[in-house]
Amino acid sequence: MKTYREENYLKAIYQLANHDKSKSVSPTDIANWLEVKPPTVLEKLAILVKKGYVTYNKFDGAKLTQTGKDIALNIVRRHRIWETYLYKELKFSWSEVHEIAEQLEHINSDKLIDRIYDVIGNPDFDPHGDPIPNKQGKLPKSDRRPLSQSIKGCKCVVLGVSEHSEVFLNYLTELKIGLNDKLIVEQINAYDDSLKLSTKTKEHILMSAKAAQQILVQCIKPNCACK
Amino acid sequence: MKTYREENYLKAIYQLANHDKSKSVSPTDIANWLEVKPPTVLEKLAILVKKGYVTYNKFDGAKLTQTGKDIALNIVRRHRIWETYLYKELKFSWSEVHEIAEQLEHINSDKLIDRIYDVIGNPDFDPHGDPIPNKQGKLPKSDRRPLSQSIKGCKCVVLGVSEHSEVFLNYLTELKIGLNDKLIVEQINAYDDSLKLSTKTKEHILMSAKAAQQILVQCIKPNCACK
DNA sequence: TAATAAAATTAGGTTAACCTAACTATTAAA
DNA sequence: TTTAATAGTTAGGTTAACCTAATTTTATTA
Repeated sequence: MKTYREENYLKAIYQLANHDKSKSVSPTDIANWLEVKPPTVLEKLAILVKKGYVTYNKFDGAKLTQTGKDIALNIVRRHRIWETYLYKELKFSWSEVHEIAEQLEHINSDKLIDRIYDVIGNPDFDPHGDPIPNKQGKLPKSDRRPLSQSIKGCKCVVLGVSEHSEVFLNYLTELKIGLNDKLIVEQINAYDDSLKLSTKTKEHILMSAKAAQQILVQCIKPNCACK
Repeated sequence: MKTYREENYLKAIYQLANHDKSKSVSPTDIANWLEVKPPTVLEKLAILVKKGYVTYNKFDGAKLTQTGKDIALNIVRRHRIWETYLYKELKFSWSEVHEIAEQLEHINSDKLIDRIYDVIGNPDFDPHGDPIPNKQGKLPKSDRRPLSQSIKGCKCVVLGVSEHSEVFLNYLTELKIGLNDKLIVEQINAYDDSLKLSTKTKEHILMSAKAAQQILVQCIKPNCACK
């Protein structure tokens, strides 16, 4: 039996593990993410370990087993399908979809997910550019990197964002930077790593390194010097 | 704070009260409806009474206060809007929609409900012919009565059903009786109150009194002799 | 490296939502 | 109208999901 809460714990572990792959997922990380206290997390972790969804020890932190990963990826799948549906079919904005999808992802009906996935045309990516896992939990390939890794002169296309906060998304909307937009890196400030960008519609856009880290792009030229 | 369970208790009381208006809503009724045991219901009733959503005593049973009724009607509204949306937009069958709507009705987003209500064209009735309360909790007027109350020769139109079970809905689908279909009561069997009906597509349909009680109709002739 | 800060853990407590068992009050039937 | 059945109620217990406070580890830093 997968409950709403269990799903959220597994998804949190998945997301935290993916957010920073170098770091292990600690009880405190999970507690902050889910807005509960560490003892609550420890308690739940013990249950998830017993159910075979997670392994845990102080040094490696919490890790999903294959079963746990399958469940987590299914929730991620549902979430991203709903986000896309809300955005494309029901005309919600980029920044509104997340919160509603957060509820809808727990609706238990494979047929409903299949149906709306069909309606949106079985896409590989959601409106934030995040990959939608398939039913087997496989993620579509994509070669994305932060805009902040660009070098001067690089031409690239926006494929997604790694931050989904409303402030950040609204900031991008203001700058008129959206999914699939082409960017040219005019200049990089050596002091604070801020960049100057141009798009079709606008030139000399100034952007902080902080923001550039959250924008995921791909070089357009096949052998671009960007790493 | 209205939780998922609280919403279900209030909805149950509303539905039981409407199902049989002559009878008071007892703890046992609610327990059977929600598939829990009577002591669980008593406990929850005490909380709902304290919150001002319900009144309760042994003789009158559980009754919704105005606040309680408002909440219950809002859930009923969401449920019926989702049913209609699933049926009309996502091509689910008559008999499939209920179970999924049962989950979707608890999604908390007025904007989402408004959006899908718009998409389906702001109808007054759902695909079972049940009235959709408006935002203020007002039900659209309709003059429906069970088919079983018809007299011989009556011409009427199907406006809904009062039973929503899958067996019953599939039975109607088999008989090719659907919403807005016209029926003529050919004959009524005096012994067991079963009736013989005809529709556009079929004649001499035999139907038990039990089934006829669950079909809601309206006479077509303005001064029909049916009561 | 000793002191301090931070994280992990344990102990023990609360609340909501369930339950069974036992008892009391009603209602229905013999 | 006594008895039997049913419904309502109380008592007491469980589990999940939270919490705080205290303790033990582990890291950090002076």
